[in-house]
Amino acid sequence: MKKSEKALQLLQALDEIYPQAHCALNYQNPWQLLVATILSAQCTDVRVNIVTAELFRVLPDAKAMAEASQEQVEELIRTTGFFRNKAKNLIHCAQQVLTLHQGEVPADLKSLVALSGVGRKTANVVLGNAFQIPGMVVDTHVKRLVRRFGWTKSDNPEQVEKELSKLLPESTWIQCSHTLIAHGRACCKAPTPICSACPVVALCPRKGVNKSK
DNA sequence: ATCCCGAGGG
DNA sequence: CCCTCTGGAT
Repeated sequence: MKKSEKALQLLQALDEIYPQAHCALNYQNPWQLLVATILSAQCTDVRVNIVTAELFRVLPDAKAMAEASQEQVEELIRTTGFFRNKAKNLIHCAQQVLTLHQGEVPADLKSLVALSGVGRKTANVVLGNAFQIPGMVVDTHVKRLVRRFGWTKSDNPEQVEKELSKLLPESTWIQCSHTLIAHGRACCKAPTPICSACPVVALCPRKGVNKSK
């Protein structure tokens, strides 16, 4: 069987085990998803949703965010961590969306990555979930799992994204990230995967490398 | 202690 | 390539 066929077989098995995998961030429009995704760095989605409930009430759109003070935004997002950097990026990002894109979040990778605080991971989350434009989201979970699966040997997120995009059909990209992340959280953890309870151990090249429980 | 759906700067 | 930024959860 070809490498891409094997990968697809494993992915389809995971899709059946995690059919409910989806973007767990709360948002009502592309701008709010962009904000929530920026806040999600090194923070759980549950915590982001707690913070954005109040944040979106006080500062509902890019215009309000662009006019807010650094101190106000810091206070609203403090518990998500990295709050100084995130506040600075959010305000600058909002100003860029207003001046460069007439207040609308752009729907292409190049424009998104040019925004303050937005890297390829965040850009692909917004493209896939707000605009239904396929993009491979390579975060820490996705990178760890696909390396364990032997789908790539690269440690560079952008290189991993490139190789995955070649290996998997475009139609799988959006859901695939959610599925891999769900499995990464539930089972294929860093640094010790729970191989004895893994539903796809038979399809994994490591075949249960972690023998402890 | 270690991890959480990273990005920017040196 | 490395470092820094940060609080919360377990």
